[in-house]
Amino acid sequence: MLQVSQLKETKHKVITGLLKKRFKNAEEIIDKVLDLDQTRRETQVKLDNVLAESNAVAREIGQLMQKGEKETATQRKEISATLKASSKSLAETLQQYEEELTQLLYTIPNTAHSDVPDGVSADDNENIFQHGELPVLYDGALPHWELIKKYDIIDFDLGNKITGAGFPVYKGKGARLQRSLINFFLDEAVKAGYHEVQPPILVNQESGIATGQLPDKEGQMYHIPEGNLYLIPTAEVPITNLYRDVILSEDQLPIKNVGYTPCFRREAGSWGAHVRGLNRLHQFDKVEIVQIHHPENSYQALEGMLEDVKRLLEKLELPYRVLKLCGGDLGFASALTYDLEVYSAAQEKWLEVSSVSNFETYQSNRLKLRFKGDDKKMTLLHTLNGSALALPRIMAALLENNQSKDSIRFPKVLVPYLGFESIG
RNA sequence: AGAGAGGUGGCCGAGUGGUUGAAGGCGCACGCCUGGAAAGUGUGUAUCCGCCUAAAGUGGAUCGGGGGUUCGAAUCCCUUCCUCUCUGCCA
Repeated sequence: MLQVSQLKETKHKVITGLLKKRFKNAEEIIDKVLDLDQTRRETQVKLDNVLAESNAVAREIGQLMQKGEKETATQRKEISATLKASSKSLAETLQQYEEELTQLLYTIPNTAHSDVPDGVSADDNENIFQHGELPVLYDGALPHWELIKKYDIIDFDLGNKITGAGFPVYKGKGARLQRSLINFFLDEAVKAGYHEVQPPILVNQESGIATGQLPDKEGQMYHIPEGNLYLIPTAEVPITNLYRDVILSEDQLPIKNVGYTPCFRREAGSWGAHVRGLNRLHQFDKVEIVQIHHPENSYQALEGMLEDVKRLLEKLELPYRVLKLCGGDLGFASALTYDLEVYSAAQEKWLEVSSVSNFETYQSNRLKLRFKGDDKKMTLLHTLNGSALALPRIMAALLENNQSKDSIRFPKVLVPYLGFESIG
């Protein structure tokens, strides 16, 4: 969430950024926050004064008791009782203000960076880069959901039987392809200087709150009542939460982590004809990169992450484009996001396979992720993350783009991982 | 899952109701000592919310989390989470 100090000191900049994000009533809500904060502080001062007096009396009583002046002590106790009643009520009021303030701050998204293009929807995203020729397929080329049946490599019916819709079973060379992609992505990330981690795929509520999935997006996660845990929608959640309540020293920066996990998304209400096959699943695999940076370096790092992801797509020989998301399409917690889309030739569609974002201090404020600089001051760090990459749509594009009438060939880089060059 | 023990500062570790935000040690920073270093020695060394602000200073909170008893709680009670040991179970 945003910091109150941020709202106070750079109010107009924040409002501009929020309006770009199509956040309504930005000024009104910020004023409300500032009012509430003012009231909160005044209450805090009153409470502190009462507590200070109360502490003084208690100390005095202690001394009197030791001297054996019990009667005076008893008199003092009466004062103390009054102070206590007063402090109790003030403490309750203060807590109410604090909760109200937090709730209000939860409703405010991150502000858009000044480079974010203006716009309302996905149609307004700025296409900033495109690479690779769009493949021309032979007549009668199949979409991936037909190819997987034809070669019997992914089975939706079986997944449907044992679990439900959106939980495919990968079989034979399909399973091997999945495993190969995971290993390829991890190896590439490690080569690029990332530190590999394998986090849990169930997280507690605190973690969900810290990275911003809770409370806003509760409905998108699977929840397990035993232990009150959530299945992660992305490895971003556990990997970023590794740094919850952490104070780093400057020489530990930057942090660059990579991890593979399955991801689980309920995707309530988003099912229909346009999400056939691998386009949208309840469970899918993803390799995620997470970086933590000094505020001054985070945008340079974002560009670096974008290059890391582009390199993967180029090695996979997939045509892709890079979009800079417009304000209206930007995620809740993000200040600037690049989406990478691959071209899926049989569907004749661009499919989002990665989203690379800078969250600035929006997450670190909830995480309490800070560093102590040379000036000994605590400063919030910037968190960034990106998919590198999400598997199902990559698979869809690989299958569709590389098909011929009786086989599917795979890019060179994958062959050592696959142990074969083609299917069929 | 059952029984027991325990959760104190960056770390170790004292502390069972009254200037204890917390002894002592280690570590770390700076200074002294030294030709230089080690040893020795001195000083400092948490976070959050406030007040005042140029700085200094200062009030409050925090001994896993939450609640309670009390004039006063790290210390007593309740509750919850976590860790360890034994038993059980299992990959």
